[in-house]
Amino acid sequence: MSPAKPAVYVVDDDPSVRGAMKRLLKSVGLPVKTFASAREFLDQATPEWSGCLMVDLRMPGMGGLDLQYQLNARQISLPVIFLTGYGTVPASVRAMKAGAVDFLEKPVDDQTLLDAVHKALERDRGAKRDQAEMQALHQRLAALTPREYEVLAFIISGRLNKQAAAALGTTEKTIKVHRARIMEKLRCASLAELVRLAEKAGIKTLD
Amino acid sequence: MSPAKPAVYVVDDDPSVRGAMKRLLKSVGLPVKTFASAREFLDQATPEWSGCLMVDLRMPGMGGLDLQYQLNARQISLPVIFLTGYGTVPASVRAMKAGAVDFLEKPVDDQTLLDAVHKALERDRGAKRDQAEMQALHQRLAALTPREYEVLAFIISGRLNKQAAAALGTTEKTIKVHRARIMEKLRCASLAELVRLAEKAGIKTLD
DNA sequence: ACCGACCTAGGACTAAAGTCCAATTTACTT
DNA sequence: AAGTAAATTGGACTTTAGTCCTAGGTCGGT
Repeated sequence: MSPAKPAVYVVDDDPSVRGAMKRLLKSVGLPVKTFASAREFLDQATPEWSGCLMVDLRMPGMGGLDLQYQLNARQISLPVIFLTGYGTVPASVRAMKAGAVDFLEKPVDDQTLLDAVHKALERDRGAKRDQAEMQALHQRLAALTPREYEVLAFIISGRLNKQAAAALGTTEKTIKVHRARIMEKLRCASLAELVRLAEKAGIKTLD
Repeated sequence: MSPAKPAVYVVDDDPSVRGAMKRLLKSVGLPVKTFASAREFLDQATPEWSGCLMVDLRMPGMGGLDLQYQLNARQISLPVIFLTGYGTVPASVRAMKAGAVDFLEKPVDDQTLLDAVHKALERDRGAKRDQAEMQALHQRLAALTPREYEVLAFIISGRLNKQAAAALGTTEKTIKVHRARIMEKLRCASLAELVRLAEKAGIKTLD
């Protein structure tokens, strides 16, 4: 369940680059894993991996931009840092538009690279935290019965119990029961909390 | 009060580029204003301007990136499209990191440029809409007295009137009065609405 | 000194929501 | 067929919140 320990995943077809990267990153205490191709990385990566990705733009077979695209398609959300010897403006623009953390040209200054890595790791921590929060939230919401979910929509829309009852063709008494169960299942101590929880989960209000 | 009509602001030191841009943009019905330098643009621009900015990266005096920086400092939030004849990867990365919509190299394809402009205008519409919403919201909040603002914090934290009363050293009765005034001033028909409004305004809950 | 805001507060209710209790009807699973 | 989760409802209250109306005290500005 808990994501793997954060690491820097280096994807480069040049063995000497992989070696140099590994040495540099390890020297500052960062776990590193290297891959000789995008294919090799994709075959092993899972959505549980955390950390960041450092990838060469131009490689035989699948290039860095294609890899970035494939990651999105597979729900693998690792911040990407591009590294390249022959970068072009259009390529860097495409990469940045696609959400890359940085786009560096070889030879790259050690400090510049480490700064980018730390920024990427920080971004991933934030993303993973948000992700975990959302998952916990939806897990709680999954405990609601269909009817309770309907009632929830009325509550967070500011409707009175009697209004919800009329709209759902039942009585105020029943709504109160559902309401109490909702508060209990979602562990909300107040309506204010409930509204914020629903807001975070993106539950739509009525009308 | 209402922002000026959206236009495309072209900043380029080359008169022929300004002319060409003006012709192209006008041909698709877009209002255009041209400037020969970043300085000239900054001297005239106000936060009310809406639309987008198309700026040459390299110009005598202040360059495009500096202009982008100055805009932020002056609360002028126009989406920026960079145009350049001699773009470098680091420059494009810096521009994109700073939030540029696109970074295009001359000679640029008409359609590519128009696509970027439309995207920028769309982004600006969204930003201006959000901005207006936030302003209206803070305007309403400004109607609250200091005491009402304190009470509001308790309400959106899910506290009972009696709890707020105890904490503020007053009576439940008084809290009810404040509460009613808050709902009226903020034009909220329900607690759910109030919580969402406060959330949007970024009002902190207690503890 | 007077005005207008702001904060205060009591009386007297009405209405809405929450809390115990217990109970019935379905729909679906084992 | 028995068991279970879900949805339903009633009774009997207690708590909270909201609604009128009225009204005292404080303060800063004219």
